[in-house]
Amino acid sequence: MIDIRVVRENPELIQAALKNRNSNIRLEEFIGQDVVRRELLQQVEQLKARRNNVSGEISKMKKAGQDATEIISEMRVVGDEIAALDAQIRAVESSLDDFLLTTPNCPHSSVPVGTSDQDNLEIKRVGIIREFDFAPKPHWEIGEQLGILDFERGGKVTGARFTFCVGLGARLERALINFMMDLHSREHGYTEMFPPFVANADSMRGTGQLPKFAEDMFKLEGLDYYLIPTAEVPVTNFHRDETLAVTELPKCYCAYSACFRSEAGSAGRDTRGYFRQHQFNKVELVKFTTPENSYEELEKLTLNAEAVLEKLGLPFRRVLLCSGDMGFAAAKTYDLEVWLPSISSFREISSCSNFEDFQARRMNTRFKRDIKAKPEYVHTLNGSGIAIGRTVIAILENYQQADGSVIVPEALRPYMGVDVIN
RNA sequence: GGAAGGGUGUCCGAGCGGUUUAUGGAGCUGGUCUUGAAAACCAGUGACCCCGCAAGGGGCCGUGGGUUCGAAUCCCACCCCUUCCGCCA
Repeated sequence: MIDIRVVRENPELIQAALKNRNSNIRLEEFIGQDVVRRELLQQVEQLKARRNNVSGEISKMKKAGQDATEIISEMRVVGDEIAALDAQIRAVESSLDDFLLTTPNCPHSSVPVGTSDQDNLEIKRVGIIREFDFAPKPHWEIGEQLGILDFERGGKVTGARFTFCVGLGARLERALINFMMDLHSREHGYTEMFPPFVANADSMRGTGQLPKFAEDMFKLEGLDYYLIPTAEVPVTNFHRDETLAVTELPKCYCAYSACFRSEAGSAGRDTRGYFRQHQFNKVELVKFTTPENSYEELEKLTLNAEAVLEKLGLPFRRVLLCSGDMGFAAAKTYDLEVWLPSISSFREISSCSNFEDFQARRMNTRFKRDIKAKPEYVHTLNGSGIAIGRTVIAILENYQQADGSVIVPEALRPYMGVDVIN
């Protein structure tokens, strides 16, 4: 949620930022309603002050045995006026809320202005892209031939975009989860968490999935519960409606979860294979920091995600997303893209963002610099550390052999118990 | 799912329609006393949100509605916690 005060004081700044995000939201109406709200508030509060005073007098009169019927009937009228004004205020506030809850975050000044992924900025490349002396196969062929990915039965048992991992395929998922969780919790200093995979609407609103992106999620029938699209939701909302001490910041959490996305609107995209599923595994990194440290923490978090790819020997690049390609809640985002030999290009495998106080304001997550200080909003960050299913894809493709087998990356062998999948 | 009890300020805890602008403790801050500390005593201190340049005002007793001139207090719905029963990995 953007800051209503900033909108009030610097409307042209916000308007320009929104335009860079391809958002054509108009601020005039909003600003007009903001003025109306404050005018109504002053009126109603004056009446309430009067009611409070007179109520005291009524009480005294009754105690003194005097007749108060006249003054009470006078107050009945005031009460009606208050009720009417309160209703107007509620209406104005709900439309202001609608605006604030559906307005995206403002990009950080270091974010390049652009309209699509064409305008993203490559920051660096890491790793050596392997030369193949045979035509590398796409992961779905490798997976099916090895009997470790079963798309057909996934379709039978559930439906499109659901897949069975079998044998060493299942173990590979599990090994990657454990490998990444160990790396982040033991070496990178994150506190391990195992969150609920279902979250309520308040939480979804807190991190920004609601109200705008309801159609991207699976909702449980008859309940106010949603399957989480990422562990970001439960882990970030862990501190919803809390005031933290500055001494406990930064708070760094890592969590594995299954992730569920309806992928509405992506029909036809990546229908083949394991790349875009309705359910997938992911290890997520989440941080809560002070405003002055959040960008430094974003760099660290992104490096922590990169470490996974480096240790697995997977070539990748880091790109800085342009203003038009960023997610709704982010102020700045780095994507990590892993090399896929079958298509000779990089594909997204991690997304690391600083949300500044956008989520904190929605969630009411604050911190105090000392016991007497006024609470301030924290900054929140998160990043995939990293997506498990896409890592499986990258391993199958980058480590495939001419005979159809797949070498297990060395860092993963203790977790797999085998050197080769064949 | 059924039954009962309960959610009040940093904490404990009173209040069940009108000087409660939330009783009283504990805690915290300052002071008196003391070589120092403890104890005792005295004084101060109450989260947080909104409007306002300010003075000040409004709100806030789990959440949301309602009744009333007036609600922490009454009514309705919901959420959470505790105990018991049932079911269950």
